Order: sequence, then C-alpha cells, then structure tokens
Amino acid sequence: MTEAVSRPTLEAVAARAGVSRATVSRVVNGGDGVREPLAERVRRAVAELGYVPNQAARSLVTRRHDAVAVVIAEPEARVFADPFFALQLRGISKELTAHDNQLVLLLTEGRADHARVARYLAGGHVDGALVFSLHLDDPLPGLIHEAAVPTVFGGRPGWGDDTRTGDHTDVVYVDCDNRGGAHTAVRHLVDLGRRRIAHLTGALDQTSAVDRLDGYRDVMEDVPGGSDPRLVVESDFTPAGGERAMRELLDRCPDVDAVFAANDLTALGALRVLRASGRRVPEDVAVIGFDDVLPVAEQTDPPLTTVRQDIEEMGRLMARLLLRGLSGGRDRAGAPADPPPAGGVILPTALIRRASA
Amino acid sequence: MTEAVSRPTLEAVAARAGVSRATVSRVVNGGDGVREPLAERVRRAVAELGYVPNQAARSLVTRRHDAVAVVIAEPEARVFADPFFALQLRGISKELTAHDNQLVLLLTEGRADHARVARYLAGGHVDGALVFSLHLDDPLPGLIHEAAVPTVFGGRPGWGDDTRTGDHTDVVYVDCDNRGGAHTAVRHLVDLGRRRIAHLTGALDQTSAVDRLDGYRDVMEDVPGGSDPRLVVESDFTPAGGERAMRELLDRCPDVDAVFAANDLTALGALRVLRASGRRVPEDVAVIGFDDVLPVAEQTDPPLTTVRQDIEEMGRLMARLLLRGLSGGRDRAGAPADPPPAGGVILPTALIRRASA
DNA sequence: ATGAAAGCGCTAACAG
DNA sequence: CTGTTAGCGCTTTCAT
Repeated sequence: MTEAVSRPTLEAVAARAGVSRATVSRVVNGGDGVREPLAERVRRAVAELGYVPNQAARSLVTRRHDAVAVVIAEPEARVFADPFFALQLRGISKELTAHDNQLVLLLTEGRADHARVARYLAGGHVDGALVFSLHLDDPLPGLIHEAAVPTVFGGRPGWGDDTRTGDHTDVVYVDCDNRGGAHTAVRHLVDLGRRRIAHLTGALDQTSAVDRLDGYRDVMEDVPGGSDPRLVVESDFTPAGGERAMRELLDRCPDVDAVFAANDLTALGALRVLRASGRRVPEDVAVIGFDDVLPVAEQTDPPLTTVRQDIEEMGRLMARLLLRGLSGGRDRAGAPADPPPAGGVILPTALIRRASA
Repeated sequence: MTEAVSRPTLEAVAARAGVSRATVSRVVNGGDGVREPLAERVRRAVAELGYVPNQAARSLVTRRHDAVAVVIAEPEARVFADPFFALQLRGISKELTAHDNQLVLLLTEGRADHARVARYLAGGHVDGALVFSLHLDDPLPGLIHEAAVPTVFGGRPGWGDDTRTGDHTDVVYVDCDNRGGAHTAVRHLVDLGRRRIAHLTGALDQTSAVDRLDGYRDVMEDVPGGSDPRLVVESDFTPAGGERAMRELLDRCPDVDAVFAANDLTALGALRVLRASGRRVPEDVAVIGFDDVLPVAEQTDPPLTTVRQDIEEMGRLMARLLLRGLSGGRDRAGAPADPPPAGGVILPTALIRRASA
C-alpha cells in the first residue's frame, strides 16, 4: 500500500536555486516580477526536486482551497438509477478541472447527513458549493445559508418565495426551461391529433416536476376536455413509479391516446405497461419523455421522443458561475468578467423526435 | 451567492473559556487529559461560538487530511451508463463518512488527465487513493506508484505480474470472484440441459472480463463441442456492444441455446436482439448476466438471471482497507486492528435465478 | 492536568 | 526586482 514520503519544501527549492523563498513562491505562482535568468534557475530546481506546493500551507494563508463541494441530496434510490446526476457530475468535473479546482463529493441520504454536510461547509474546507436535488421541505438550504458558503443550486429551488431562510435575492441557480419544454411536448401531441393526453408527473416536491406539470396544463386548458383531472397521475421520476402510474392511468382512462411522462425513466416504465396491455406505441398511444438521457431514450422500444436538455452543460455552467463568483468578478488575468447573474439561468430545451410520438 | 465570513479560531474559544489554546485543542480532539469542569467550559465555548477547526491549519501540522481521492478512469461512455460505479461510490461514501473522511472525486478521460491526477496525488492533498477500472495498458498505476500514495484498487489490476512498476507485493485490491461466478453461471446453464452455450465477453483489456471468460472456459472444456471458438464473441460491457455481439453470434451459430453475458448491460443488449430475432427467452435461448445491477436485471423482459456481486460492499470494503492501512494497523481507539491484507480480497458471488435462465 | 512556545510550509507586505 | 519578516490556525513537546 506504499507509505507516503516527505516532499521537498519551498525552502529546499530556494536553497537549491540560491534564492529566497519569496522568489520561489513568485515563480511558482505565475512568475511575474522575477527576471528571466533567475526564474529559469528556480524552475529547474523545482523540476529537479519534484517540488509540489503544500496546499494546506497555502490555504492557511490565502484562505482559498481551490476546491468545490458537490452536494447531492437524494434519498437512496434515484441518484444511482438515473444517469442524470452522473452527467451533471461529468460537466462539473470538466469545468472544475479546467480551472484547477478539486471536486469534493458529498452524498447525503437523509436528515442525519445534513448536519455533517452543514458542518463541513461551515468549516471552510471548500471555496463554494454546488447543490442538487432540493426537495421543497429540505432543510439544507437554510443550513447552507447559515454556513455562508457561496453556492449555486442545480434546479430552481422551491423556497425562493418564502421567508424560511431570509433574503433570497442572491440565490443563484441553473435550470432548464421545464415549463416551456413541457409545453412544447404537449403541443406536439396535440398537433399529432391526440386529444386524451395524460401526464405522469415527477415527484411533486421538486420544482422541476411542478414546472413540467404547469407546462402540461398551459396547453391542456385550451384542449376540449383537457382539464380532466384523471389524466394527471402522480409519479416519482422512477421506472417503477412510471409503471405504477401508467397502470393506474389505464384503469382510469382506457381511452388515453397520448402520454407525456415527466422524465425518460418514467416513460420507460410507461412503455412497458403499455406493451403489456397490448397497446401499440405510437399508433394507439403516443409517448413523450423528458431529459433525453441517451442510454435510456435511444434504447427504448420504440425509441423515445423526448424533450432534450443539455445536462452536462448544466453542470458545466453551474461550476462556471460558481468559480466566476468566487474570483470576485474577474477572470484569472484580472480582467473584468461578466458579473455573476442575479437569480437563475434557464437553459433552453428542444424536442427530439424519435419513434414514440 | 453569499460571501464567506471569518470564522472563530481556537484562540477565540480559548479566550472565551478562559483557558489556553492547548487545552481547547485537547478537548476538540477527543478531550483526554482535561478535567471535567474545564472540558465542559470549553465545549460550551465551542458551541456558543460555532467553532469549527480549520482543516488547513490542522493538516499543516498533522500531515493528515482526512480525505481520500477516488480515481475513476473510464473513457467517456461507460462510467455513466453503468450503475456500477455509482453503487461503488455510494459504498465508499458511506464508509468514508463514517470515519470522517472526505471524498475527492477525480474523473479522468484519457491520457491528458493522467498527468493531472498524478500531480494531485503526488501533491499530498489526500491521505490515500481508491482507483478504479484499470485497463491493461493504463499508465496510471505506474504514476501512482511513483506518487507513493497509499492506494487500494477496485478490481484486480492486470499488471500484477509484470515488472512495469517494480515490486508489486504490496498491491492491495478488492474484487469479486469473477472466475468462480462465471463458472457457476455456465454450470447452471449446463445443468439446464443446454449445450450450445455462448459467451459474450466484456472488454478484454480488463481483468474482470478475462476472468469471466476463464470461468466460462473452465466449464465448457468438459462439455462436448464446448470449445467451439465461434461460441465466444468479444464485446465491451455496454448494451450496444451486447447487441452487436449477439447479432454476430446469431450469425455464426444460429443453433445457440444459451448465452452467458459478461455483465447485465451486455445481457440487456443481447435480450433485445434475441427478441427481435423472434427467439423466446428462456425457451429457445437461456440468458445469464453478471453483476445483478437491480435497475437493469429486475427490469428486463424477462427478468434476468444473473450472477450477483455486492457492488456497494466492494466500495465499502475498499475504503475500509485503505483507512485501516492509513491508521497504521490500529483502530481509532488505538487498539490493534487486523493487519491490512496482502494482495487482494475476493468477494463471493451468488447466482440469482429469475426468469431468463 | 494545564500552559507556554515552537514551528508546520507558505504568501504577502514591506524594505532595500 | 529580490530578500526579510511576519504571521495564517493549529498541534505538540516541554515545562510547570
């Protein structure tokens, strides 16, 4: 398992190069203000000794860590069945890496973990946090607010309007246009001539689910008979939930001719139940999902028509916004950058037509 | 986005409690050697001030970080289609959390990232590393060896025998009994009366794929005609790869009556092709997978018979072994713990019978 | 059992 | 432009 060995310090490099520690420090950190012959000598010493700066020592004085926490709060199941988080993580990882920041992953599974996360964030171990998957009753935002850590949320927080955590004018989040995307999807079904269009919702304690439901209703209120409450069945973003909801829907409304599922996983479950019931997709019932998670949407039978959102880009953007905020509105060269946006950034969605609708 | 604020220091707590910094430090770190009335005063001061130790300062002197890097090296696709990594991550996260260690996630996508990871590991930012998904030609092990960071590998490294990175007697890894599991699966197919049993391999630059192939061969060499090379088709652990391989197999051996797929995802692809070809599972062709990733195995049609390995436990075990090694063979109370195992730990597998075989 | 003091390795004024 | 000098906040001998 290999024991760790002691590494050379700034001091050692300075001695080797015959300069002061300060000079070495300057060279190591970008090297402006050190004349060439000297700088080169230092660089060589660094290389020869294999010097790597001690981050702890550096953080102690700079109060920066070049590390960002990613907090994923999901009760058990979903995080790992859904490629969604993995994709966002990848986007985040890429962006952070590009800016020499480390990704500290904080997985939480319930109340017990909240305190731990709060303590960690408050402990000033990281420069900022990226927080996901908030549910409406989640205590995390409050804790984070207290911890006073720069934070960007993934998905519109549901508590933006209430007063639970005080002033929220400075909340930054990234989300996709859930309502608009849902609108487009349902509109598409209408244009296809469908009239009994149902919606299998996501977990309604998350804003994404609520917004998609709203988008569905936006369209349906103009459809004759479209306000039939039986057409909306609550589900939870999982394939199993999708199956359950679809079964119930078939029970309530055997005449359904289209289904807008809150995400691809839900659509997957619905597809299975539809097939089992002997209905053809899309001939008898058209199905549209949401997310366009490729491993799912491209592989269903038939391939899924769905609302695409650029998940990886969302992650990347979250990281970018956080880092921008951290650098105090200047980029690395010190040039003024765009100011951090107030409130949220909404990414566009697009309807991807495959075979299911 | 909230600006970070300055946090109370040890000094402040000491002042508040009317004691020296040393005393506060003792209380904060377990509190032995401080008499009760005093200790209590300190604890109250800590609570009142909301004191949280500065990890950077602490690391600077202790040279510990209470942080572990998780290195996942996968070219693009697989990491995120396969719930496998997510499950291991969860196991790791739980174990690390239980020991107050942080998880630093290092995702790599190709050569360019290797240098970065090596630098990070060598930089002494973390106490140890958990490394996954090595491919036979991966340069990472060598770099890690140079970095001299305590490491536990996920999956048997393929380079244990060669001399590329010098002495490897101290390599620690966790894996499941790939060969034995494969043996059991194929044996089961034989017991079912099948004779034309094929194998869709995993990516053969990974030991898990090689070992499963070996397990298959162990059984097949005793089956009449079982050594027919056409029965083995190379694939890559993905659903798409499974489809491709299954198509080729059907082409080569239309009389195949059973398939052992290298993992569940491969089986998923195979199942789709079998259905499309009009064959019934398991009546015409029995199918067995490997992994027992629930969201996949339970949801296929028909539900998949597969070889179960406890993925989350693997992750947990890796973390436990690493932490044990780090603590120098003593547990937290200072009592002697089991010595870190030499070489690998192999977890058992079990055949889970569902409907596909 | 408690306190005083000496750094851990680095950056950031400040001098020169 | 380069070197000198203070600490950053904490743990850890070493006295007491």
